[in-house]
Amino acid sequence: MEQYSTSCTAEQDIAQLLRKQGINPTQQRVEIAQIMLARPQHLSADQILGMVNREHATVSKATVYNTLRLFVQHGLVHEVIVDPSKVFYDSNTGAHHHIYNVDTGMLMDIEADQLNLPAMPPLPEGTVAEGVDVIIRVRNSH
Amino acid sequence: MEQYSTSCTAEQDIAQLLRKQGINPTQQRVEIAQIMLARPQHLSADQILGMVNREHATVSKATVYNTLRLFVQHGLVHEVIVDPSKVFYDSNTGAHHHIYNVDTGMLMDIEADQLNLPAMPPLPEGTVAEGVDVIIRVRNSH
DNA sequence: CTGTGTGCAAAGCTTTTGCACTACT
DNA sequence: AGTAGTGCAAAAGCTTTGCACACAG
Repeated sequence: MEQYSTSCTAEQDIAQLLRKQGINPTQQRVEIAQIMLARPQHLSADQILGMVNREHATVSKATVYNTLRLFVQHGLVHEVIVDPSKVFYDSNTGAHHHIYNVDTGMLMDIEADQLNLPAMPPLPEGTVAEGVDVIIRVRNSH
Repeated sequence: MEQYSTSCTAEQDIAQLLRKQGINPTQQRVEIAQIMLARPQHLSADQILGMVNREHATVSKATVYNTLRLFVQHGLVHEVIVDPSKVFYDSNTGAHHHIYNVDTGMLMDIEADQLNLPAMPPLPEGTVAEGVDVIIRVRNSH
């Protein structure tokens, strides 16, 4: 089954990218990927839902969640866990860390080379490191 | 109004501690604090609810959440946000970081002096740092 | 026709809110 | 009586699950 093409080439590129990751490029997945991967950014599932349905109105909440989980598993995006109430999805998959403004909810990147971490401490027996997250929490100074 | 006393001194000590922090030591708060502050540990609201009600069965879920939020505001415990699905409450309030095993859900401490962080990078205008969280995610090697 | 994969309504969590109640003034 | 503070049932919000449907072999 072929997907609709609205004569825009970007969709083709996205579809190609998904195929390369072993993901079947359905209409819903392409729409979500187009928004998510357009540029490095941090979005919650809710924000993505709103952006997808602003124009096309064809994707349900559950599908947004399931698709984002799929993208995380395939390494297309990263989860950023800074707020107890929601997960952010990050299309910048390079090594970097985060500044989180607890007043505004805004999330910013710090490139890894601006914050050199020392050597890893000894890990528990039988475990291997999967990643290191550094979150600098800031608030507005009045 | 005085709280019940079951002739145990620990309750008195906890009540004293809460008063020192400006928290009215009601029965529910003392019971939660007794479990939470018994030793340095990481517990979810659900685990605390289970432990409180194992013996006394007198505290509701909502009260556990509200009480823990109160304790966080008064600096008695810290929130640890590592898992998208639940918050952990940490009775170790000293400077330290965490190792999180994504397979088992286990959370361990790293003392701050085992992982010296370099100087803080420049923060956005009009913001001040509130804290830095470092989370090393590990998984079982097979 | 059978089996695999997809999308979404409904269910399942954790957490917050609004209100009845209590305890003090 | 009036007022401030407390605990919890019910509501809200985020995320996952189970199932109907679609498509490929």
